[in-house]
Amino acid sequence: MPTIKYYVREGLLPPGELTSPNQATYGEVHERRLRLIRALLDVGGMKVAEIADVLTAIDDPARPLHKVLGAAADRLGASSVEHDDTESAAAHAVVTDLVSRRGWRTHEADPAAADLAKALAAMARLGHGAFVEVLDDYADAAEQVARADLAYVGRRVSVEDMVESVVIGTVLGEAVFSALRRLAHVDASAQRYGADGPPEPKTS
Amino acid sequence: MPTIKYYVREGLLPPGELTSPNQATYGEVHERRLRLIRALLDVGGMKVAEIADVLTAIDDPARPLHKVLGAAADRLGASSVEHDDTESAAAHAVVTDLVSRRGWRTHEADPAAADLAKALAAMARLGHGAFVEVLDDYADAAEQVARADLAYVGRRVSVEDMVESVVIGTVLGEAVFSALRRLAHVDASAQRYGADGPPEPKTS
DNA sequence: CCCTAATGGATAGCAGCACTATCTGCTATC
DNA sequence: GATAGCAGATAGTGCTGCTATCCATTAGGG
Repeated sequence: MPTIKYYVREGLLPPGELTSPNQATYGEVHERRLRLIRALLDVGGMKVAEIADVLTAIDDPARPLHKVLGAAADRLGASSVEHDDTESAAAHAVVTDLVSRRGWRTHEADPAAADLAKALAAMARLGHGAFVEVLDDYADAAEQVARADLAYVGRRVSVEDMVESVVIGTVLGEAVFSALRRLAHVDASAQRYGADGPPEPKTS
Repeated sequence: MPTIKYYVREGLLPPGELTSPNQATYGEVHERRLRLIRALLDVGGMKVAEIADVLTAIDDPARPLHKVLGAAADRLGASSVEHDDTESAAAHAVVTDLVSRRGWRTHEADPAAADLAKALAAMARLGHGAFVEVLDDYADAAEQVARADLAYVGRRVSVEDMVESVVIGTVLGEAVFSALRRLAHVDASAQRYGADGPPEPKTS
């Protein structure tokens, strides 16, 4: 229970209604909020400060969606360690090329583009510059996921829950996809090279 | 430079060849290793202990691939906070159903399956149990990504670099896909609801 | 040949994060 | 009216990724 106090202190959770100076009542909203916080924290891997940003953004009815997501997406990269070398430049070029080739209507300053460039630059530095050859397959899959996500939100969710749902879908959806990818990876690998030994999880 | 000493201490980086008791020489291998560490750390978001596991696994030539990846994939979930409630049970059922429906040859104890179940359970607890309706779209995309990844590794990489390449592909590929997904999301959203305001990044 | 500056190795310290424990004052309630 | 409990505030904990300091040794320039 002290954890809840902590969340209230950090602004993640509104304080309970005070019936008396020392008696607060928590209700439905708090419970739901708490579940959301735990999910974003445990499954989504966000940090509390980011969650605080996202939640205040969700609560602000006039907040445009992309700003909420901007607050949510900072959990990746954002180290702001700009390498500014050959690989980074090349990666940025690849990204802008990809965006224009796909006709993606995205704000050119989107942090996601910077994250993408950073990841590609890192691969290039590791001798995997040729990874860009599969970028379009990745992009196809990403589009498919984005479409699925949007369709789900569009048909399942009322307008007032929209923002929260998109946040949930984006953050938890990433965890879902990540797990699926690993499963598919195992299967594809088994398909190509035949199964290897038994599980025997011994990872320290 | 003290960071390198730290990595050596943690077993991420082999100590340099000692030419004299106080003079060590670092070479090509160390540089490459260091780049790999930085990539896994900064872009992949792994922690140093996990990276240590993965690197020792990579260095062990007799290590089956899936164990290396097991060491790598623990970065997600793994909180071991088993909820053991209705949602968890339902989520597990959904996962085993999905796996069998897809015919995925995966070890049933694969931690990825547990992560997936955890994520789905979290969504269910947030009132988004209907998210499973789009699971197959997600799975399609995941299969596509896995195929692309495997094809890349299969045609680009020599056998001795295979394990390392798969790790890089899995970890950094996740960052790549995540960024692509966010970009695609913005585009799909613009397509569906028309563009909203200008970027103006003001995220705290 | 000697003196300085640098290096490797070991130990200790620091900053950020997610909590957790304690302490104080008050109040519901038995 | 005594006790148990809660709200709120402050301080402390454990972990993680580094960083700083210390020491003995040694490269290497004058």
